[in-house]
Amino acid sequence: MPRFVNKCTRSGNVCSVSRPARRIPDATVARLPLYHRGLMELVRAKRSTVSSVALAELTGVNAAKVRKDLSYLGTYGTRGVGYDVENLLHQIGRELGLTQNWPVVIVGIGNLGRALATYGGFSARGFRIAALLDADVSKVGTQVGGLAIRPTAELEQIVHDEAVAIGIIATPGQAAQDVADQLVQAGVRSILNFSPAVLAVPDDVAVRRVDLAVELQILSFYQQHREEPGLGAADLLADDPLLTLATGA
Amino acid sequence: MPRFVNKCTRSGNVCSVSRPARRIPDATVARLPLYHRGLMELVRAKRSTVSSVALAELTGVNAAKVRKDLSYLGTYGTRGVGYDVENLLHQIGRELGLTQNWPVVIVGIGNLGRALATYGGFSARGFRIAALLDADVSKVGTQVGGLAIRPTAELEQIVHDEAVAIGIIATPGQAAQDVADQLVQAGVRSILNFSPAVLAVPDDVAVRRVDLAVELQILSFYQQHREEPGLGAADLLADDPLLTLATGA
DNA sequence: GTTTGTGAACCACTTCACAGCC
DNA sequence: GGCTGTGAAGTGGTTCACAAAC
Repeated sequence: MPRFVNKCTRSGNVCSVSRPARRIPDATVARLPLYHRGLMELVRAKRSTVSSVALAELTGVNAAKVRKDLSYLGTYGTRGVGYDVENLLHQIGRELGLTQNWPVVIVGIGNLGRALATYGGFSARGFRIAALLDADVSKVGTQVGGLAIRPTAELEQIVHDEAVAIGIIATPGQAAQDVADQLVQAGVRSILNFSPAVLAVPDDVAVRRVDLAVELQILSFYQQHREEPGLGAADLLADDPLLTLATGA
Repeated sequence: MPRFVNKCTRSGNVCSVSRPARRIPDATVARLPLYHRGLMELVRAKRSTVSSVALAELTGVNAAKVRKDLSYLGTYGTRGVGYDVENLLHQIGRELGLTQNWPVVIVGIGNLGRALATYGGFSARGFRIAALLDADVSKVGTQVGGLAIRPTAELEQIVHDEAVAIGIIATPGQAAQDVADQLVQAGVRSILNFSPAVLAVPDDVAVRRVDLAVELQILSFYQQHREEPGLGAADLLADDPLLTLATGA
């Protein structure tokens, strides 16, 4: 029995009720985006309800985990029926803060920065690219994905004017710490770091690191250990969400 | 007292001795690439030994964890002194299978695929891009990073000829499952998936998923929950490696 | 004195299994 | 009969703290 009852009976409509009592475990937080995406697919497919088993299949998470995860958000399911797709999508989106359409800046417009700038997925999933920045003056002014590249010197101004909360670092490793310092200085407290550098930041700044080579190396380990000692440690990876770009608690 | 003693006294030289007894925990495996990179930096800086505390600082992992992780590989440290940088680098590289210089293929040469193809980090860290593939015939033949794009139809042939073990999927979501099926069919058993799709594969195939939007959404959660309820759950993210491009266990 | 390697204690997450509700 | 929500049990990972080795 949850401390805050927030039952939602009228399906097809979205109810916003009281906040959950318990702290949401980090592991659950890391899976919420997965459920969010699965639910978006279900909405597109015009499904109105979904069971924990179905959502589990869709997301590659097991059903007990799905139920426990969702129970941290509140009591949004109906026994014998399942979860209302639209309402659950809304609740997860709210919990993740996606209603805010966070403005983000991308610093470092090399090949990766360019790919991120033109990646359609961000706008569709709660984020707006507020600016592209690069230290290379010869790049400044160039248009990428409808935005002109601006000099890194304008960072503080942009963060202030656009209320930027999240910074993406896509520079080479050597430049990354500098950029991080500037972001922190400007007031940004959430950083997604695609450089291989390990950043030093104050305690109240959250950093997630995504290292492409690291991901390959982890796969390499399991590949290697499948070939040699006989015992195939294969599906060990199957249900880790993270894997993901890299960081965490 | 480790079951297999493999002490290495001559520093400056690399000893390859018996394999470790215990199974290496997944969480440790995910951190080995971090140590590997840190050690490469130390080699470049001409440091010959390193303590667990120093390696911890360099990688953002805590020192007790570093020691426990390394102890799974064998007994490579010297009490009162630390670890021999070169030997430890070699041992971790061997454990990760980086001595093999795995050939990888990249399927889907859009902006992200292009960025991956030209990313210098792979070659430096144990991987060789064997081929770039795309289903779009108008792209076929184009040079990217010194390689010509080839049609997806040649996948099986390439995997066979080049002994490709790892496939990278950088296509849009709808195409991903198809590509995965083809990779599996061709014999690839390790897949790095950058599309937002959740792939269905046989049990003996390892998949890691890196979803850019998911990373941002996780940051968004903590940003959001820092702003509203007073209590700042800030540094929760600081020491998870993964976070990594996205997924994992 | 320094630093590793590791049992033991602790904590977080996962899985089970079932009561409660539709 | 079906499916959620959740205590309880189980598992795996982290941290502590110290004996052993240099």
